[in-house]
Amino acid sequence: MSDGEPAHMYERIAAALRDQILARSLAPGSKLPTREEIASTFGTSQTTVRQALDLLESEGLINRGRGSAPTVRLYDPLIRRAALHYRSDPGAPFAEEAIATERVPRYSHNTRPDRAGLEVAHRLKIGVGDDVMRTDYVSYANDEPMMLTNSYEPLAITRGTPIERPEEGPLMGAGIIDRFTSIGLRPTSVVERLHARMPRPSEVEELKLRPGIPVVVIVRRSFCGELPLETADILLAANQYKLEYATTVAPLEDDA
Amino acid sequence: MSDGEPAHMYERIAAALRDQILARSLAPGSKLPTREEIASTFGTSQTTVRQALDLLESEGLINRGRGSAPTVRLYDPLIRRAALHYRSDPGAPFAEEAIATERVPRYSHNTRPDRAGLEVAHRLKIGVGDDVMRTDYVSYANDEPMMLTNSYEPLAITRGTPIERPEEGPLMGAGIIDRFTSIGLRPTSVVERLHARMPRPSEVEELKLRPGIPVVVIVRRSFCGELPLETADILLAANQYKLEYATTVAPLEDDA
DNA sequence: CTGCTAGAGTTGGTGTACCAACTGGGTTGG
DNA sequence: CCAACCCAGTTGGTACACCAACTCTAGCAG
Repeated sequence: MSDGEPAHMYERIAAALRDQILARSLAPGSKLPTREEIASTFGTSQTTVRQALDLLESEGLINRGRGSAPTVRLYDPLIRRAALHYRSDPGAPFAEEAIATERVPRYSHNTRPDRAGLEVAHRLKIGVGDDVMRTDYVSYANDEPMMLTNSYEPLAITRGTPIERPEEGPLMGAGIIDRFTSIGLRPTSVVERLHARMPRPSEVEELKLRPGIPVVVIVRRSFCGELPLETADILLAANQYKLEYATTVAPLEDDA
Repeated sequence: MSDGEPAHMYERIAAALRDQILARSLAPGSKLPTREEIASTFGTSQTTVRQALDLLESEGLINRGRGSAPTVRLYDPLIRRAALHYRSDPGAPFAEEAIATERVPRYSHNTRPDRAGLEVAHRLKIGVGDDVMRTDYVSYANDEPMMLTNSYEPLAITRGTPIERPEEGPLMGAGIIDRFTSIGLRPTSVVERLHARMPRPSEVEELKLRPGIPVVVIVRRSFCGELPLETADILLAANQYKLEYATTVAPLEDDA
């Protein structure tokens, strides 16, 4: 009864089109009818049709572009397995994921010394302004940007070691686990805290996001015991990823 | 240079307002200027202002309602810690989370026998149409719905046991770990696969979502070894949650 | 003082209109 | 045969307008 018939025309138009899309009677990639066609079908003005299309776009169901009819968006996300991730680096597991769905992986990076801001300092338990090594990654699949990663490592720990620059030296691209293990600080835990929201315009540009696509923001912190080894901000397009986390349950003890 | 000045007026208006919101010069909860005021400020029509407000709403930055000026939305998410979750039930850890931010937790449930659909059967490695016990939860904080959970347990495992109905008996509300442990099938792992997207209208209604709020969809599967014990679909409003997952890194072995 | 009412003010839904930007396909020219 | 070009068709941005629904406040009645 609740959605028997939406009160507003634009919602009814959107509902009709959405039903066809979800039922696949409008196939992914296929074109929607013309603005004028839809308007005459429902006996409304093109303004109302536009509002309906705005809604569908905001739900991430269609692609729009000037000059050609809206098309049904396709959805084929990668799966990011956190467990795999923390055996090797931000590049290699990404490659593994991409290959699994027949996409060509690639990533670029940019490493430079930096000073810790408020947020980073807090996460790494260091002082504001302390030296950190910052590495920015952009991961691509089929040359489309998929994921942005900004990683910070305290130079107080890595300075002078072979892993001072994450993407150089013998362990280049080897991942935080192996890298820190090599200097005697094997990480013991990685904590990821994530949420989703709609992107800012700058993020839309960087990830080439289409309208209606949320982003997932991950804040990662890696520890050796209580000592923070690394932290990162990871931003990914929600329509291109599923995230998998496995929790191992502790064996039975004598805990109430 | 990329966003020095957006080409379109409505983007510039949105950017100006967004800056004020993010910089907190427009405080959360405060009112935005009138449609007419904004229009005259920027020298445009109210149509364009409306489009700018549509954009801000789609980013989840403002609340709108007929008859009163749009207001700046506040953001104060709960933190859902997966690790804590899998020591007790879908109710108790939720309570823990809610209390941490001074909200009053509550949840309702509805248990009934059901038959496995295609998706659920696949996840539980049982046949389509096999008997399952289905429990739907709605979790509230301050009487606002926050999370929807649909849980399925194969009756082939639980039938006739004290835990056949999750929310009844001595272990009512005790959580899947303790419950299955009590019948000799202590879960060994819980796998959560999640993604974010914009909600469907029915979900908007159930979670009383405001426009511009993505939802996070979690597919959970609990195992004892290779045996699936339970699966659930969890739906939560992205603006009300941060999700935390901790990965414990295996101690050093002789693995390349 | 409280409660109700009426009215002003504001927003949301819809219609109409115009133009620039862009797509796609057919046509022309090399 | 291929490339450049042009044109019809379509969408996106913007302006103006009208009305219903709603909020809020001031004023009135009790």
